Amino acid sequence: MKNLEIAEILNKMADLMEMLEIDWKPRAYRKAARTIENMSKDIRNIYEKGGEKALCEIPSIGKGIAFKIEQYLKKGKIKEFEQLKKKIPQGLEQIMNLPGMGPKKAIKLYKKLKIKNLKQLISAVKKGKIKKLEGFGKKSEKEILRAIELKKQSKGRQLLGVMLPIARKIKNELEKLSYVKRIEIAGSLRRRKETIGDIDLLIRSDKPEKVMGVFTKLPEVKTILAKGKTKSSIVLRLGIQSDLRVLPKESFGAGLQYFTGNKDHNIKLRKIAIKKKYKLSEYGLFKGKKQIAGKTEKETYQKLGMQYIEPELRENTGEIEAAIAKKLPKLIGYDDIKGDLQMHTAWSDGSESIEEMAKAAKKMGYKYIAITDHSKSERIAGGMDEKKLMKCLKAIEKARKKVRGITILKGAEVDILPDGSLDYSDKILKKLDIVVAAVHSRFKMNKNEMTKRICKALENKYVNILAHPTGRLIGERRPYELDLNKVIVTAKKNKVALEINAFPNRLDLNEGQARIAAEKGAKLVISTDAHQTDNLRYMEYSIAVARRGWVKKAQVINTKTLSELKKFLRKHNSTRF
DNA sequence: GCCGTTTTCGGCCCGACTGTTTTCAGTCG
Repeated sequence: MKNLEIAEILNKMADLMEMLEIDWKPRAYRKAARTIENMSKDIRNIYEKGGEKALCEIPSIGKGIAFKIEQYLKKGKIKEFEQLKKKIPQGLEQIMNLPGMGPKKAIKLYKKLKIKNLKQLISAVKKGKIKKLEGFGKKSEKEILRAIELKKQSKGRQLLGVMLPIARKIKNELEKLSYVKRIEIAGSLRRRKETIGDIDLLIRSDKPEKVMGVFTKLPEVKTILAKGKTKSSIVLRLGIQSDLRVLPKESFGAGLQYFTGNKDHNIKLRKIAIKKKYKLSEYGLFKGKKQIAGKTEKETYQKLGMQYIEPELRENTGEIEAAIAKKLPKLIGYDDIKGDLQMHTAWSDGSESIEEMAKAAKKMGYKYIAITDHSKSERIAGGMDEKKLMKCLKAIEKARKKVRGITILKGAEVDILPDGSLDYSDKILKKLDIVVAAVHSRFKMNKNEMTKRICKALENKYVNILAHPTGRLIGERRPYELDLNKVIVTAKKNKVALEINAFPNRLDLNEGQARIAAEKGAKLVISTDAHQTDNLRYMEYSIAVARRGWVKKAQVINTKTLSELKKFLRKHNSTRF
């Protein structure tokens, strides 16, 4: 995927153009960059299939930017970018991107003081040069040093599974205050993006100053970036930024809507408001000076002439158009899951017993689970040979008698070997209620070989689920080369469900891939891959992925009742169940 | 540079906070 690379270049071009005081173009470049960054399709594929014309069909990309993308894909270089770089010293971009700095200030430092990089900036501060500059002052010097320090400590984006618990903890602390009437987590966390940059909180209270006082003095706070009457920003000890906004009752819905985003979704809504001669802000929807909506999100969307849009869909990827046409899907809900179909126990690399897992799952309200420990090739993960597997199946039978009220399916996570055969013979697979197949080795095969390998495995008559279909680990490992479309078609044809794996660093399939799979009519399964009882709670993360992928309940096999599920698992194997 | 039930030209989301000012520019989300 070249998407991220291209988005980064477009953003850098926007930076440079801003410093050159070019109007409007930077905004267009940034918008295009955001679109490309959030796209689930590979931009190179789009170009190879449809050329420049196909690129122009992507919203916010026109002839100008399409031409530059083409240059980059063909030559690995963009002429105008190279020219821009010659006009502005490289280090200036770092200065401009410091918190509190921007294009205007950065270019001023360069023009007046010949400052080209961070090092020169620090030395200029120490020599007291900055405060003499028009528009800067004593505080600016302090701010600059603090910003540089802050940048060093900043952690960047973190996994949803890391950030959501932290946000909930802060929420719980503030919720205890009597004058906090309501508190919601907003921003990308509320949209449940797979990685999160900061924690946005929204509060309804009649005593905003008091709330700000408590918020900026929380024990986790390291730095206060801004503190106002209705809006404050802090940096937590962990290097994570958190913003808090306080709104009155009549504006809470509009504020929640605004603060949830994403940016392009909001901008589009505001434009629609303007067309209807309204004005939309975080304080409400206004007709002249009169507020006509904003107490709740629902009425805000309604007054704009569309269906309510779930937070997970608000990415400007077609949801607004669908909402206007009243064609939004009814998304799978967080309570729709009836069982977890991938988990590990001490029989391979898990840490707890079958019974402990079953009890914990029952407590969560599940009707069934599958125990799916590793097959023999997974030596590192304590994979089981055939003999051990048989013992494990016996142990499952025992556990069934001990833990009533939940059905424990006999399963295994079986390796797909490099040639596409499975790690157990059909004779063994036949003894299982459910077979989860997965690639755990030879990740670097070429696209053709890998696609063939996986499709061959899917054609095995005992395979029910393809686990973590792309093998990516967020921020650690790229997905393996794969023709996912072919895999989706093959899975559908062979009655195999594609997994959305809930492990916080996996989320595999991702939202875009899940959306494509669902569109093509393949079945999905949402599983935690838990290795201990505590991991079972990860389920909500992969439900979020499904929701972000526009997935409906009926498309997910573990929303079914046990008997319906069994029908799906039976496949061509009539002896099962 | 992009886009179009307001337009193929002329717009381009909207408001809070900060610092340096003394009414505002720059930055941020």
